[in-house]
Amino acid sequence: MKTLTRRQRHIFDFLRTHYDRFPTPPTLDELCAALGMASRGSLHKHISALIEAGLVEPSGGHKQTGIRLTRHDKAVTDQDLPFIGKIAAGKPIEALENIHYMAVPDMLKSDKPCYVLQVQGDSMVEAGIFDGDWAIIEQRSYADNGEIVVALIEHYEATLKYIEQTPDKVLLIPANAGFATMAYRPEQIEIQGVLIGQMRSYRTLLSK
Amino acid sequence: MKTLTRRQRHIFDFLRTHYDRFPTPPTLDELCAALGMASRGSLHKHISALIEAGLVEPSGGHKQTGIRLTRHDKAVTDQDLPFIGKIAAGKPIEALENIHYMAVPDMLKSDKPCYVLQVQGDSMVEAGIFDGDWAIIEQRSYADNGEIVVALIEHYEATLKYIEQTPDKVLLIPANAGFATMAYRPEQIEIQGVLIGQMRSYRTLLSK
DNA sequence: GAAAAAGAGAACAAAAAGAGAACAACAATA
DNA sequence: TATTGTTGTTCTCTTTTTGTTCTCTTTTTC
Repeated sequence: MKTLTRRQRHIFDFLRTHYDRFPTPPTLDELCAALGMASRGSLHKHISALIEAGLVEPSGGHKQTGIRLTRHDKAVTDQDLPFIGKIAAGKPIEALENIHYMAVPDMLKSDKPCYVLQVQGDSMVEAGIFDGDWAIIEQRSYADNGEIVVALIEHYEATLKYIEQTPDKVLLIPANAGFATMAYRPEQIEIQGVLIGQMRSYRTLLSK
Repeated sequence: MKTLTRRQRHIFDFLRTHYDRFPTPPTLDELCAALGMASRGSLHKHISALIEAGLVEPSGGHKQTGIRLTRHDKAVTDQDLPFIGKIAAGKPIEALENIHYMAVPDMLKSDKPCYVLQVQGDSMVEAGIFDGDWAIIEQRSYADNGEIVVALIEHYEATLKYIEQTPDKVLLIPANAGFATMAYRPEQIEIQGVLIGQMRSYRTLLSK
């Protein structure tokens, strides 16, 4: 693939942030204004390069209006939640380079900020959370005992476990007989969110 | 579905806020005034597009006056899947009076027609499918061995089970040591769909 | 200083949006 | 009953917006 110029890369980044903020794809004129350009034609040259690079949807003739990215990594509605990355016990959360958004039913969300992680590992299988499942997390720094939380241990490794808290210690409890419960002092643990929903695709299970 | 133009989207949003604030649906003239338009005909062109998109109720002839939105429990985008009813082993599928639609991420769907059922019972817990979970079903009359299917037994009771088929018999296999595998003749079993996705809300789990 | 990249501005075609007239179905009214 | 006004619908025509393609100039880069 032909490498992008700096300006093209810049415009692509700009497009991505635009999608996170606005529901409709921008027109060339709007992009010109936003980028401080005076000529639609010049902008279009860059867009053409992005189309050739496969980053922007080609709009066959005048069939569709607005500059839209090829990836579906934009929030189409405010119903969508950001897919942040993967969580595996014992490692930091592996953040994605390109956050994309996925439609999530209302009943799996809350009115607080939420995001989606993909679970790696088997430590919660007995709670019905399998390797490869998606977890919908409500962003929250506290939790009730018995909830399943995203916990950050020693400011480094992240894990998804049941939590039990007492004044002097915090238990992180797996749902798998093969894994051990771990005990920490409260200051070692930082709660990053609470599990409020879970999803699984059986087609991706088969393809593994 | 044809995508809305920006203006159509704007008018739809306007309608929605109007719908929330006023008891009576607006007429074309009222909408014209509110939107600062001078021509009823032009507005009507946009309304027609919204009707075609299924967002606005078609007002058959002149029978009823006012532009009214379709009920909110209809599919707003093509992302949404119909929530049909509940499935519990040993009973027919309990159909809902009012089908409503829910947003489902692309990765949990297929390009074939799909719908959503809510699972009742514990016969599949070892497959990570719990009481109250939602199942995304691809409508299909055949299945591969090892897939989880919605099977109709003797044209009456429906159930969600692993399937194993041989020329002379069909096995429906639960994922719970407390339940027994059941064997049928092929003509007793009708496959209604195949499980391709699963979802769970932990908030509804707690509220039970 | 030459080549590449970026930009300005004009011109064009198609889509989208709008204006306005005409008409039929209906409701209210005299 | 006849009339009048409102409302949804359809139509043609004009204007605006928008993507695209040019040519030419300016800026950046090596």
